[in-house]
Amino acid sequence: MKSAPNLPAAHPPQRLLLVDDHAVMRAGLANMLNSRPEFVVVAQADNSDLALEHYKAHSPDIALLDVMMPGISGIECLRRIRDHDPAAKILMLSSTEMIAEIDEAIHAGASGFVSKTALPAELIAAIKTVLNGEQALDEDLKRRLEVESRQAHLTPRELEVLHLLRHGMSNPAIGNELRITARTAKAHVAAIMEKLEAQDRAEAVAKGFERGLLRP
Amino acid sequence: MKSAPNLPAAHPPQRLLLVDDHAVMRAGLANMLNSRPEFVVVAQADNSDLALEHYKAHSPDIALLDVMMPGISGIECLRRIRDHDPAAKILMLSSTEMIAEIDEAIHAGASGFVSKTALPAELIAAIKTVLNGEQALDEDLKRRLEVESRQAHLTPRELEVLHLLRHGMSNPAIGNELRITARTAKAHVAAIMEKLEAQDRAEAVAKGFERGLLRP
DNA sequence: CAAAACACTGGCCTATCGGACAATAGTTTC
DNA sequence: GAAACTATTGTCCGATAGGCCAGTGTTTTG
Repeated sequence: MKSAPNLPAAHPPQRLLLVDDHAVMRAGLANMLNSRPEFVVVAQADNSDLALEHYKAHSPDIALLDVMMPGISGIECLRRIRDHDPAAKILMLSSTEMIAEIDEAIHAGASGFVSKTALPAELIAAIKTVLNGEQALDEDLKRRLEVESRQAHLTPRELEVLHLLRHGMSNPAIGNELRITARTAKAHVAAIMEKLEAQDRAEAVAKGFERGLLRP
Repeated sequence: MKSAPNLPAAHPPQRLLLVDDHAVMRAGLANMLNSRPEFVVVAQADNSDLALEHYKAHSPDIALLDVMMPGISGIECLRRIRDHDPAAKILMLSSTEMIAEIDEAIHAGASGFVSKTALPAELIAAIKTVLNGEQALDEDLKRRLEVESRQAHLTPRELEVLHLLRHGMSNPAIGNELRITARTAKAHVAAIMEKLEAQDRAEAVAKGFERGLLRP
């Protein structure tokens, strides 16, 4: 990186990549960040594919990723970027505050998490924290993450079954789909219902949506 | 700092109210709109209660409402504003594009609907359309609304039952709750499943979330 | 005024569900 | 190497679900 030739800038601006499918949000973010001397938005993307391309092309100091995007989700995008550059600094932005998503993002290697309801100043602070090599996580979110982690979490298999429940499949149908007996499918369903504190599969599906395990 | 006092302002700027729980989005919108001489943001709110207060206090020419807000939804806010001022011009903004929401908003008296994925220019155009007294609805959305309206829609009673299904209630339990026989509850559930093309109540609940009839 | 939609109710039948008891084997973790 | 977690399968039973055949009364709508 080259230093600014004439400016008395002790530090060159930090280079950012913005990824969000909402054009207005992107424009607003870019505007806000570019108005500060310590930042410069070098690229923007409205989808995950473009995001990865831009990341490779610009190697930004930090990437701001929206979690919710049509097609390839922000979290999958996060994984790909991290795959390309294990040292990537990635701050996730979210409109919802579903713990399951945050948890997934953190485990996938996100450097931090900021709600879109956060004030601009909070966002700026989070960006600086991540650039500093630390993890940017709201105290409130941290607490909720701990609470959630104490809650029973579904095993991969159970998650798989939950997705089939969502599509109205019976135990025999699930067994057929997963090549296990209906009895085993039943056991998974029972485990799901107990963990999600649901009285039947319908409520289990609802809880799945509430916890962000299932998406509309 | 941008409106020069000595300019020959042929038209006074149109006064806007912004309502969105996402501070960053609000800031971005305000920034973008204020940078144009024809608009001025006179107030902002991050919740529905404050929105109504501000509407009463400022009587803006147009209000931009986010549909998704914690607590009182944007649509309920829309109803209250319209209740206060039947001639109010209200443009709804949405991050999701769930037809059920749009449909509900239009029926509740929204003057238009714009997705947050829309380009700034499209948003500006929509605002001007609404200010012109016309309805701002994307052609694509219009088509999808028609398709959706052809789809069977749930009756109020069925919607009520769907909410009980979500909480894992059995037919007898539903009957008890609604003071009808289990047989009638069953009939409602059957109607729901047929209309939503679901094989069982679990899938009906899932479809409910997909269509925006149920919220996380 | 007729037609359609809505809310409600009945019986009968079979498949499925969910709970109550289980057990076995592989993997990961400590 | 023990302990915990995961995935798997078994049987029995009563309750529930969902499909099928109905019908009645009210309200809305054309």
